Amino acid sequence: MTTALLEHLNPAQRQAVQAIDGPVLVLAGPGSGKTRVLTHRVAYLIEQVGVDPFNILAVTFTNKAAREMKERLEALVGAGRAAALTIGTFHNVCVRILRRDIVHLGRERDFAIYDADDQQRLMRRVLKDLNLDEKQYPPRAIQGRISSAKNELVSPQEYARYNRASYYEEIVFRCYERYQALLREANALDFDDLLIETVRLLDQHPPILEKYQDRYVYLMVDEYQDTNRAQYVLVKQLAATRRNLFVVGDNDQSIYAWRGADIRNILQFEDDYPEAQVILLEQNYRSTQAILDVAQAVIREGAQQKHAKQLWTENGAGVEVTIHEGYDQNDESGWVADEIARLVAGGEYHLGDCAVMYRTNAQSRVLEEALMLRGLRYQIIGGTRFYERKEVKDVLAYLRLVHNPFDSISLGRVLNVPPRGIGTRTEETLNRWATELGVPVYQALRELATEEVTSPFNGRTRNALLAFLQTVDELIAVRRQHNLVALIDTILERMQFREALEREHGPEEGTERWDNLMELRNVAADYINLPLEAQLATFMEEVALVADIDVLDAEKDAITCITLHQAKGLEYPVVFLIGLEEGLLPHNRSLDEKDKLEEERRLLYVGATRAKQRLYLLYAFRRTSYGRTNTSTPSRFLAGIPQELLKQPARRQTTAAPQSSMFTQRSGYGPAASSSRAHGKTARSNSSRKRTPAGPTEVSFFPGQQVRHHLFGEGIVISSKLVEGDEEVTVNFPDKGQKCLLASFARLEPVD
DNA sequence: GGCTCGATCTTTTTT
DNA sequence: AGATCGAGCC
Repeated sequence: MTTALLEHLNPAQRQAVQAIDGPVLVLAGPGSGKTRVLTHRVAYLIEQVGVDPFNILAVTFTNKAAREMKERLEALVGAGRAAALTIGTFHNVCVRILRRDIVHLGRERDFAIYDADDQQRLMRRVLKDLNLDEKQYPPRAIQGRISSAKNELVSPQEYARYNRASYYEEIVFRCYERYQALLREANALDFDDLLIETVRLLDQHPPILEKYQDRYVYLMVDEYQDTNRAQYVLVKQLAATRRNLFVVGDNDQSIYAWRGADIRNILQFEDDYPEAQVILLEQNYRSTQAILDVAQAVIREGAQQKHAKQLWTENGAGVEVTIHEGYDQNDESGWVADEIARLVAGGEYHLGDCAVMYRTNAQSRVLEEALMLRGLRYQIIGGTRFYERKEVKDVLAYLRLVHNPFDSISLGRVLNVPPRGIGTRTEETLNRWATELGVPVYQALRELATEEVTSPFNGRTRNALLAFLQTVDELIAVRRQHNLVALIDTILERMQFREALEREHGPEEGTERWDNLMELRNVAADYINLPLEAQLATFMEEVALVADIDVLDAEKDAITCITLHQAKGLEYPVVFLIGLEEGLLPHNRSLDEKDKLEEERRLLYVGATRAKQRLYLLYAFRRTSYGRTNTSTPSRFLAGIPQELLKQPARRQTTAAPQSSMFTQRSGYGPAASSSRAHGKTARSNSSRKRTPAGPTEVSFFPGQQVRHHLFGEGIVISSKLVEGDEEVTVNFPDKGQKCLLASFARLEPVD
């Protein structure tokens, strides 16, 4: 077993797996088997060194990574021993510690976790309390400042001490203080609090710190380059006595500085732990040489950094990386869709082998249209995530309120959902009144019910509020006796959610939103076997900490559409990177700072290194954003790639194609007019794409024919022609206008 | 208190 | 271009 553990590892990986004592820094290039090293090291610790899995802690950044690691370890050491390991995200691990020991900070253990949306609402409330104008002090901006301060472990008091410079900062300080006070009053922690409260707990209570130091004898941290100050300190605290700290990371893949990640944490690891072993993993098992060459060209063009790795592979040269200019974003996405269709038609790839990556979520929309038009299955990761849909959050807010009625933010959220005649005016008055009384809103409602206080409400409003209070109390009673699903059903029924959704959004969208609630109900059903008291809390905790990427379905045979950030850690046989233009990648907001610019470069590097066999780089000649159309310039990062590494495909004829002069007048990549590197040499010279047309040999649709499309309805065929093993049908739909469809994907049906 | 219309802003990236 | 937000009206 032990030899088997080491058998399939290269010397560097083996060295890492066998580095047991003391601090170890593993710098792992993309595709170099770092997950393999992590899992095998854990297995090695258990099997060979005889470490109790109970004493091992492994921290990742996403639940998905944690889950995968756990699954692999179940296979390696058996489910029983794997279950004793602590594997989770930073936030996860912190929640576990806090649930156990937060009482030592004078707080209750059943705290709620506030997400970005809740934070926003809370900040609004803060501004109202402090009589500040949202226009002048945007809640998001203030909240951002506070979040950064928290990530740096700066308390409100310290913030005030170090930021006396401007009036604005004085305001931020006051908001910060109030914000924390309100969180506390609601018995809630926001995402940042989960980390910093844990640090504070361990800092202020040495016996507790000792307890965890004794337990977690072996520490491992994945994606170490993404740790922020708070996470760094937490790791340091836990590892202080044993110093068995094993971190894995890649400074070339650091893309989260904007979220507070500090690249110095990894670069200065050897300063923090002078006795550290440093191991470089440079052999890449994922990509072809062609792909690696392009990726390396992109990253090495940037400033040379410490521990520059030189990636190599035995995978062979592979297919050349393709670069393509679309006319506009529609043409760009259309080209991608067509190319995927061709690859799949060729039989070499499945839809599930393909991924399209982009800088901003907004880009997914056009892409989605192009894929839908051709009937290609896809899954979009991110954007509006399930747990952020309004109706879902509304029901979750009810659940949170039932769990903890003092959660004023959740209360405010559902006070008039569905509409029950309690408007913004009343809500404001209620909030102000509660603030005056110095109690949570729920408590204020209670006071209102006693009839012993003078309240600012007239009879009608008062009745509406009391009816709401009664509803909440009833739900709390239901929760004590019935399981989670029954509780949700009661909420939905009692509030007439379905009817309200249909009234507000119409029958079609209303049903769609209702289905989302049914999906939430399905998820909740997984929790009803837990003890009654634990169901709600466990459910909400897990719901609060899910990320988009956690729901990615790798098994599904569908094209994956995903942001570059979320794509980190994934791999696909075929990868398309779209929107490689100035202003998009690098993004406009990153242009003014060198560090930000370099982070954008790394983003492209991360994207490129996701590809195993085929990589496509795309940009558009013109692009519409904010409702404005502008010509765009290819990304400066493309300029560093030697032309001979890239292939320009022959232009495919599409009905929407504009005059070709638009393409030929372009003068090379990069922001300025660097005319030295024209498309010239490779452009148009590459028509050598060999295809074995498995498609139709004659057209099956005719002009004038009536057809039906599953999305566009009925239409009239304008023309049809054979194109590259497929039939391209142009159809005019009365509602949607003229569309050019591929017969093999569009599922067109003749109508007689 | 709720509705309609126009103005305004949006797009970084997320645990 | 589309969504959200606010002012003004019912």
